[in-house]
Amino acid sequence: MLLLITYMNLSEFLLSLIAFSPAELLDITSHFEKENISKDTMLIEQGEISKKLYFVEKGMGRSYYLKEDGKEVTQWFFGVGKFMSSVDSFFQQSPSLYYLETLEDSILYSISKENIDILFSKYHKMEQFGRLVSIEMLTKVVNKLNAIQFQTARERYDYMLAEFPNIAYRVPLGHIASYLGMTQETLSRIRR
Amino acid sequence: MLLLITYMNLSEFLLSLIAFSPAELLDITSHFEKENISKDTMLIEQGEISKKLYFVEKGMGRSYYLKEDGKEVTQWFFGVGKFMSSVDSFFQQSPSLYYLETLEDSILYSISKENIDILFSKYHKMEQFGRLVSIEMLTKVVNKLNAIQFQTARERYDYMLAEFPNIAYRVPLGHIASYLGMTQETLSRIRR
DNA sequence: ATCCCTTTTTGACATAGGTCAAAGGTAAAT
DNA sequence: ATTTACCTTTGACCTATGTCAAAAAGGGAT
Repeated sequence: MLLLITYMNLSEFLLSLIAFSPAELLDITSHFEKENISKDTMLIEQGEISKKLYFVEKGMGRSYYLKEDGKEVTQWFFGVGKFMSSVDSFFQQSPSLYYLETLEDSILYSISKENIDILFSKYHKMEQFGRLVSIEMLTKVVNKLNAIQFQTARERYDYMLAEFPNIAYRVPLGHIASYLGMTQETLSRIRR
Repeated sequence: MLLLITYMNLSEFLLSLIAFSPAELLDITSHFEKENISKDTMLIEQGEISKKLYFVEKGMGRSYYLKEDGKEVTQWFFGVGKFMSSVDSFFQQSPSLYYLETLEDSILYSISKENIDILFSKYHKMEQFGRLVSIEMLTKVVNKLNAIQFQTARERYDYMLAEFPNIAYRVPLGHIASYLGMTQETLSRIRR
């Protein structure tokens, strides 16, 4: 078994991208609320307007889409040190296309839209932080799109292992298969 | 034939998202350079580090990936009023995975990485603008991902028509087909 | 109008991956 | 240690889409 990163502090993460002063850091983190959430808790329902953005200090979650035929399609996995949300629902305050749930007992730091907007207007640096995080997410979504659009089932699985090394072995096969746009049976066969 | 929007001024676009003052607007636009580029001009090559971000005032372009077998896969279309680039190459200054080319005679406003960074640090509002544009792009990429991941070939074509109404009828079928992750033949049959 | 060149459509066939159904595994709970 | 519930694997068959190749349709230029 690999040694995994299991914790990532919010302040640490903020500092890893931008040189916030201790005072700024304190003010910013005070706008977040620490939440202990147990496994399999639904954070957002499809159709609901997302009220909070979550930072994952420990644990993990996923967003998924529910098709008309009742099948779940995993849209994204959120590991330690990432922001978790139904992005467009939160930022555009529009109905979410996805469900968001924890997959393990987790420690999350949540912030409301009002509070993050306060931070964005108060701190130029925070706005910069927001842009950097957005671009990073954009890059990752584009990578997934590439994997799905022009790679074979086998190559897509390799992408998954590279992108989510410490998630791939912790979640049910079916979640990964639907994330990669294939059936569980196909993924099972690919892994040999 | 539909009446199409064929021009979008950079200042207009800036103002549509953020209330810049006339002085700010003047300073910001002065960091861009107007370029008249003729059809089928290559703006970025695969492997190159993107030097400029382009705003499309008139015309259109696309980014595409070249597979080992020599096949082109369109990654994105850029229409009037959009920023065009190999996003991660430009912002992370990393080698581009894509080629970027114009598909029609175009009027573009280009800005260098240095200049946009100057604007980002000079104007908090500009940073906000950057974040808004990034989130919008992120939302659009996610929409495409959804289309490719859980829709049939026919539904994907409908998505294309909705997302790029004034592009769908102006470019070769093969470009659209590869953008949608299918062959030209399949797309041809879908359109009946 | 005709020629040339590009783009689109059509046809015949092949195949990766999906579907459905059943059998094995694994792990927590009693 | 059994039970129960949920995962994962395997098998047989099917289908949407890909591949390859050729024919048809446009659209400029002369």
